This record gives sequence, C-alpha cells and structure tokens, in this order.
Amino acid sequence: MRLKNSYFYTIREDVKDEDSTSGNLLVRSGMVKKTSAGIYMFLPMGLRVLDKIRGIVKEEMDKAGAQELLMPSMIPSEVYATCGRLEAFGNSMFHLHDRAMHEMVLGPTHEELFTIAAKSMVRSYKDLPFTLYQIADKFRDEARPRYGLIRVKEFIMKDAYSFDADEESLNTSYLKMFNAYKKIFGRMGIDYKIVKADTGAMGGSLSEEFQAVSDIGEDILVLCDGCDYASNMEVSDFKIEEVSEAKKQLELVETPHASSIEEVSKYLNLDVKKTVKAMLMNVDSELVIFFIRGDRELNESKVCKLFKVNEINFADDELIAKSNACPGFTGPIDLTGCKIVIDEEVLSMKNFCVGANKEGYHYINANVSDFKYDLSAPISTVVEGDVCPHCGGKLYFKKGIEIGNTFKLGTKYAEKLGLKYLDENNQENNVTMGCYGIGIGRILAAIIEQNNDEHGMILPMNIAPYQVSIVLINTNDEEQAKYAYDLHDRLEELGIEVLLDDREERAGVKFNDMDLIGIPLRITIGKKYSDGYVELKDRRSGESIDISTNDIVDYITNKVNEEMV
RNA sequence: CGAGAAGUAGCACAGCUUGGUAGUGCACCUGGUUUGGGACCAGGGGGUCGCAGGUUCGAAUCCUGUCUUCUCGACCA
Repeated sequence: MRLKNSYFYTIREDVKDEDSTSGNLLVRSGMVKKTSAGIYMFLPMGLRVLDKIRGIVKEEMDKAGAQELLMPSMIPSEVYATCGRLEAFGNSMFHLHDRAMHEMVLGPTHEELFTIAAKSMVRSYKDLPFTLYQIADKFRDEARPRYGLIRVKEFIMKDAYSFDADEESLNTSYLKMFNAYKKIFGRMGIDYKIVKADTGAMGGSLSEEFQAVSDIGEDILVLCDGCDYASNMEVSDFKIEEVSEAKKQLELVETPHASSIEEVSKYLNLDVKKTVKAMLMNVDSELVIFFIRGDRELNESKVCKLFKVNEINFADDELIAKSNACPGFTGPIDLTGCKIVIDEEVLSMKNFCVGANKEGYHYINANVSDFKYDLSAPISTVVEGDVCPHCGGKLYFKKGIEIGNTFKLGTKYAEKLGLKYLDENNQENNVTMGCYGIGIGRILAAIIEQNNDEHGMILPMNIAPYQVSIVLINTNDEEQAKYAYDLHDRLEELGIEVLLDDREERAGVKFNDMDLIGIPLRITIGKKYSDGYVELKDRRSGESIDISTNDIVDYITNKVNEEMV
C-alpha cells in the first residue's frame, strides 16, 4: 500500500475526550474515530488491525472444530422474554420497534438465537455434540462508556455456543474452547490471567474469565502468591483466620461523633479488624442488616445469590425506621425489626466492637453469643493479604480487562426454549450448553495498553496493520523512488504486507507516524542508498542496522516469518 | 440515575469577570528556502462561538432552558 493518495491521517496531540492510553493512541493514529460516547468508527488502518485479531480468533475456532454462522442484530423482544432476560438485562438493552410496532431489541448476546438454531437440527443423540460461533456486533447500553474501546455501547464480539448430550460431554467441548482461548491470547502475546468468575445474567454453573492484566482494568483479580488460585473479586473466597482469645466482658462505651468505622477505631484506639460494621440494605423491599468485619466490603454478588435477587440497594430512612437501628451506631445486640445476616467470619471473631443502636455509643468486647441472628453466610469481599482458601498463601490483587469469558450454561436455555434430543433409550433429554465470548475490540485495546511507549503503539507482527513500512526520505530522488516502489512490489508479491510512505513530508513526520501506528519493521531508503544500503529499524527494540540492498528482501522475509505466530 | 466541570476552525486552547470588527499554536492551501526524528519565511482559506429563547441599540461574553461531552459515584454479560 502506498500512503500517497490514500486515506490516512494522524493527530499530533492527545485528544481531550479520551481517558486511556489505548483510546488516545487509537484516535491519534487515525485507526478509530468516536461517533458518540461509546460508539466508534473503525477507519481503514484500524479495520486492518481488527481483521488481524478476528482472523486469529477465527483460525483457532475453526481448528477447534467450531462452525461459523451469522445471526441478526435486530431481534424480536419475545426471544429474550422467553428466558426472562428482558428483566435480567434491564435497561442495558436497546429497544426499538418496526412500523407495525412489533417490539424489537438489538442483541446484547445470542444464547436464545443459537438455541433456536440448534433446535432446527437436533433430534437425536447422534446429532450431538457440535459448536457454533459468530463474530458480530453486540449492543449494550452502558451507563458509562469508558476507556476507549474497552467499555462501549456497540462492539464486535466472537460468541460461540456448544451443544452436548450431557455434562460429561460438555466438559470435553468446554475444554476444547478453553484451550483454543489459551492459544488465541498466547499468539497475540497478551499478558493474561484466567480467573473464576460470577455467572451473572448468563446463568449456569461455571464461569471463567480471561483477564488481560492492566492498571486500567475494571475487574479486580485475586491471585495467590503460593499457588495458582485465581478468581474475580466478585466471587473470591478467603480462609477465615481463627482468633483464639479468652472471652471478655461486654462493655458499653461512649463514642461521641464517631460513626464511621475509621472514626470509631481511631477514637477507641482499636484495630479495624476488631470491629464489625453494619450494612443497612434494601433486599426485595425488606430491611436486611448485614454485619461484616470493619475493613471489608459487602460482596453484592454473593448477597444477590444468597437472596436470589438481581440487585440490592442501600435502605432508605423509611425502611430503616422499621427497626431500632441507629445509622452510624448500628449493632446486632438487641436489634429488632429487621433480618440480621452476619458474615461467616464474624463467627470466628472475639471481643469485637459493634454499634449499640444508640446515638454516640458502641459496645466493645462483643461476642457472637451476645446477640441473635437469622443467618450466617460468606458475604464479604477479600482484602489484600487474606489467606488463600487453597494453600494458605497470601492473596494479592491485580486489575484486569475482561477479554474472554467461558461459561458452562447447563440446560437453562434448552429447557426454556425446548431444545431436546432422544437418547439411546428413546428418552427425551435437554441439551447441555456452553457459551464462550471474546471481545475483539477489547483485545485491541488491551494489546495497546500492554504494548506502547512515548512514540505510540508497539504491535506484534501478527496484529500490526502492516508488517513492514518503507520510508522514502527524498521523494524527489528518482532513483531512490524507483527503488522504493520496486522493493514495495517485490515484498508484496512475496505476500508481505508493506506500507510505503511516499508522502512529501519531512523524514521526522514519517518516522513518527510509522512509530505511532506500531509497524514492527521499518525500512528507510535515504542517504546510505548510494552506498548500496538501506536501514532496518525494529519498532520494539528501537535498534537499527544497515542492510545491503541485495539482502534486504531475504532478510525481511525471514524476519517476518520468524515473528508470525 | 446522583454530584461536578466543559462546549469557540480538523486538533489543542485563549477571549467571557467589565457586552462593541472572533483570536493563538498545530493541521490545510500558494510561493520561496530547506530536507534522516513532528523545518523556516511570506502570503492565504476555513467559524451561524453546541442549540433555542430572553435582556440590550448591540451578546461568544449577561439570564433561562435544552442537548452533548468529560470526571467521580451508582449500574455493568
């Protein structure tokens, strides 16, 4: 490709409305352009990169035996109503209607349609198993789009669905996809972790996330320094530390104006780990007060699962008034008028501090035997330094960008949509499903977040929009120009993707642009040409060497092949 | 959805307090000098100052409303 007379631009300064390195570099390189919040155009240079990522994903899906198809984006609402997912997605789904006022949605994910497609084909156990996938746009009305391509309202996703006769067969299909994912992210050189995760609106029994490690990641990954335990904070467990301490006498103490945990522990000169705080929540319009150790947070996803609800909210004053709780000084002792749930950890705590349900007072040396409760369950989040539930090692955190997710769905969708098969004994059974997603755009953002410097993005050979660039320094030198065009043509004939910068710009402008868009190898044709040499520069290492014009084609061919994975 | 900030040329911004010819840098066009890491000189093109009302002889500037974008939170497969 020649740059002269082609669509290509770059922006020299950071743009104001991008809040991430990758978002800024994508916009500055002219790969994408924001249409509105969370919606982007992919311009020619950006589409090439996207296609590379898509290509690798497709290759590995095909190798794993999955078959590609394409589903529509505009889908009748009834399809989602069948499995109760209109509610599950709520207002993160885009709604529209056709001229006959039929209610439609823009698909946020496609379990239902794939299940319906499978129904057309599956009759007997002999028809199973198989796996289908598509690479297509998904629509989710994010409350707050963020970080360039990472959180957007319209995005390209690879979603695959496996169909099996039973759980055992699902495990095989699942493992195939799981291994394909490892290959995909491995080939792209992404630094990632696989963590156990919440199944959320998808439902099912197991969910594992592929998380690209990055400081701008929105998920917290809980990792262990002693073993390979890895989980999303939403579902992360920890080992409760036993406190062996003689029980002391309960005591009411004055704590004027100290209502927050920090204030109380400071005022009483107590370790926060010796305090228990109350979370006054509205669960299904009922007041539930949760008690957890002072330094922890309430884990919403664990609580939601416990109560089988989609969401919990803070209780309002009206609801709180149904109990004798005193916000800021709420404690479990003699608390009435609400449901009391304590974290499992509290059972192991001794002589802790709790609110006294009386303005300006707390109890110290409280113990579980001092109060009644309705339920005890693990309901709090992990903090760094907690003990690993598997090996006893120390847990630490990293942030991650979710680039892939695999689910064992089980029979949820098959049951609701009537996807059944006849087994060897002529018995009707539900098909067991799995689903597997990869965010194509997120991968691009994650790669850039992990690979950039002050000059721009540094893309791997198999992702970069072009493998090699040729910078023709002096476009007026006819001999050098002719050589540049010839070299370009010869490399292209050999199947190498070349970008020839033949614009009438100064050398620095061209160098900077090639660096910005992350082309791995750059050939410079300039002052050493008369001696029979061109310069070859490696984007990642920054090292450059002079190569004879006789050897450059072979050298480039070998180097490109070497780096393609 | 709650709180805050901002919308002026393709991009980044000044001007607004105190109303009176719409500016700067980059980018773009023409000519010249340059030519290996974002050149220089001279000349030039490009704006209904987010939108709609209002106040005023006169509004980018003051007032009201509205839309959009960004930040923090809530939400999030």
